[in-house]
Order: sequence, then C-alpha cells, then structure tokens
Amino acid sequence: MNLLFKALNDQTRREILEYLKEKDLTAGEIADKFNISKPSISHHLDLLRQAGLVVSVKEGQFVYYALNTTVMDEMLKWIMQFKS
Amino acid sequence: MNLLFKALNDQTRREILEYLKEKDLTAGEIADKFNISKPSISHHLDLLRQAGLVVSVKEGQFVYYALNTTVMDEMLKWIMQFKS
DNA sequence: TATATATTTAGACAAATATCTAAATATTAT
DNA sequence: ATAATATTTAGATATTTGTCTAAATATATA
Repeated sequence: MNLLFKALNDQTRREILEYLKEKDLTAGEIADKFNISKPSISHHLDLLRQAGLVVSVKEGQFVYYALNTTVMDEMLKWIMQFKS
Repeated sequence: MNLLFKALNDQTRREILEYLKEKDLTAGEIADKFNISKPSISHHLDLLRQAGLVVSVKEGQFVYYALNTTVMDEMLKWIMQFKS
C-alpha cells in the first residue's frame, strides 16, 4: 500500500498511467511526452514498477511498458471501507 | 487531486482516517494514539484538512475532527477509469 | 567490428517532508 | 486574575524525493 500511494503521489507518474491506459509504450515514447529527461522518466517508471502499477518487457533494444491495474484493487478496497 | 494523493501518501495520516471512521475525535485523542508529538499530529491533521478529508469543529477548548469522505469520490473515479 | 540507438545506473543537488522542541494562543477552572 | 489544559504556530533539522548530467549497458545496423 505504501509503494502504491507513493507511486500515485506524483502528477507525472499519474499521467504516465493515463498514457498507458491507451496503449503500451516504450520508455522512449513515454519520455517524449514530457519535458523531463529520459533518466528521470526512467526513475518514475521504476517507481511505478515497484508499486506493481506497470510491467515492462524488453523487445530488442526497446523496453515496453504496460499498465497493470490489478494492484489498484487493494487501493479501491481501502478507499471503499470509508464509503460504507 | 494533488493534495488528496499527497495527504494519503503517509501511513500516519491513513491511520488517522481509519480512527475517524469509527468516531469523531479531538486532536488530543488522535495524538494519544500515536508515538508522535502533538505538533506533528497537528500538522498531519492540517494536511488532511487541506485535502478535504477531514473537517474540524472547535468545541470549547477542544477541536473535534471528523471524516469527510466526499472528496474520495474524485479519487475513486480517477482509479476506476483504469478498471474499465 | 565499429557506430548508432535505447535505456538504465550513478552521483549530485535543490526542494519538499516528517519530525522535534519551544513558544504562542485560546479556553476553562480555581 | 491566575493557573491549568488543549491546540496550533514557529523555527530547526534530518530524510526523502524529483530532477539533472555523465557514464554504463544492451541491442541493432552498416
């Protein structure tokens, strides 16, 4: 839960997730969407991966990132406890 | 959204919300539940208030804090966009 | 094999954050 | 009025975080 909330506590990372909602993207394609250096984006992707929010697959020289929403269920459940 | 995610990105603050789920509490009662100084708890409560997650009402020398879950709806909606 | 491309790692740095103690403010009770 | 209680504000400090540049690693291509 800590890693999850931490990962989502950043506008850039939340936007990355929204891009990945549309389709899988390489690290470079993601970086191109922001005015932030590639190493910084790489770091953001690492935090998202640590939280389980994305998975990465290497294809040749590219690394594809894809959304994994299953970990969000835990968070949904946590929030829902307050709404009942 | 930023303030909301920020407020929830802390174990102590999340626990405060869980205590407030049971019943309204004064600042002092909340502080008593943690091994953290009262000023620090006061600061946590301020962040929760900024996020709209709690409201406070002064009653005499006490300040009662109560949960406000309506702001969680926005967050729920944001998360749900990924689950559909 | 040498070069170009894609990505990550390493290390540095400024800004944000969680915490503390001391002091200030507000209210109640003697 | 004075003292006691509840809470917040102010200011300091160590840690965490987001960012950068430079370098390292891995893969593809000429």
